[in-house]
Amino acid sequence: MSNCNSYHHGDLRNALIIAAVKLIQESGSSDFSMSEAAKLAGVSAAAPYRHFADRKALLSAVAELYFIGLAEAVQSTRDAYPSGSRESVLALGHCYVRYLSERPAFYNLIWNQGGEASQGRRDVEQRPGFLSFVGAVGDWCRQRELNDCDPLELAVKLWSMAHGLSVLKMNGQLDSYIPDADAQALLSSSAGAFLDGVEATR
Amino acid sequence: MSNCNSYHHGDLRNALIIAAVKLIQESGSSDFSMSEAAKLAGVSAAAPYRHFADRKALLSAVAELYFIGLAEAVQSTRDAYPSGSRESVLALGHCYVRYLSERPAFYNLIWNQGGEASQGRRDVEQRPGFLSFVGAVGDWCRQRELNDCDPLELAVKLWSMAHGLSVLKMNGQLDSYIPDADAQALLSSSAGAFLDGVEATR
DNA sequence: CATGCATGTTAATTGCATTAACATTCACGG
DNA sequence: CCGTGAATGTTAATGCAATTAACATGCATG
Repeated sequence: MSNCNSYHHGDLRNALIIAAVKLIQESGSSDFSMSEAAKLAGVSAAAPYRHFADRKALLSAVAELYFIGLAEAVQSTRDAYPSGSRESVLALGHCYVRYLSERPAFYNLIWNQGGEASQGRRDVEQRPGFLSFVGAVGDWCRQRELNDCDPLELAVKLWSMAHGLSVLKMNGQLDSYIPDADAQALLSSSAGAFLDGVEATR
Repeated sequence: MSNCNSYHHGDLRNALIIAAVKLIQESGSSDFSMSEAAKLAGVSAAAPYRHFADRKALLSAVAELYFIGLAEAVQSTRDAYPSGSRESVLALGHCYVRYLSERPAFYNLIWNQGGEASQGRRDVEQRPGFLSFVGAVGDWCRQRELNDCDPLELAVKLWSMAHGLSVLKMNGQLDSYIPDADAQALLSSSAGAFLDGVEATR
């Protein structure tokens, strides 16, 4: 199949995705050009359009990859902590913050897909990770017999905290108020207090 | 001065900012072109460059405007609630969420300025609003004699919650897990539990 | 071997951003 | 009142990146 030196590339679609990821990692943002990606993959500027309807489609594909990576990171973090423990929940938050901070452009990617048809697809990609998180939160609730609290809602709230901190940190906004702010530490105490509050409402 | 029908515009700089805001409000995103803004302001495509170094500079100017509006909204919200009350703190969060939700492109604007020299300027614009919020949080702490907690840190955490919820809501991500999610309600219970937790640590 | 589909290529086309070179006013000093 | 320079507009490049059109190649299959 993958004839390395021929007219046809063999696996251009994936090569383009990989090129895109590389460009994104290097520049820290998702503003590479289609042409750059094509060049990096060793093809002409028009070739990508045989595999992606437009630039956005390529970005979507990259985003999918990131979502999958996130799901894996979440899963392995979940496996590493005792089910239902507070540590487990907090570690998942940290995992999320770390994942985003290491991929500053990931958030951009998601955002820029916001108002489109990718909506449906995104759900599918992201669910594995998020559902796993909901599961972990559910375990936490169950272990404390908090029967009247909805794990999904709790998970969304915790996710929002982690997300907000990540984004503001990546932006530099956090640091402009708390120099050298430690997003992870903030998340620990933030989510910690939140969980305390939830438990107290028992 | 503002000769309406002459070669010179009179106040192009502001006209461009207003045009940009209009375009942003209409499209819901900050991806208008310099040419569009110029056309809307009734000048040639090159004219804007007499007032803004480049597209980014215009976006910065718009962002400044939004930051000022936010500061005003925060201030008037703060004035409307009893100082130090929990309602006051929550209302400020709601105010933030509402402000962002009504300006979906605002967040983009901020984000896209992230890695630049605008850093310093941004602080100045945003501080009035945020510092006011810190003040409100400080009042809340004081009223409860929580002397060992840092209002600034608390404020950052609450801000992150509001920000995270806003962003995920605007993205449609919240709704993909909780159909028709009510960001304001989520913030109330989220921040509420958090404050409970903080108080409990007394 | 003939042929069609998938996949590449090169050569437009188009839409901006941005700059250069030129034009028009305005404000001000003489 | 006139000359002049600074500020601000204009039109005409330039250059880049997205996307499409028209053409080329090769693989796979009958």
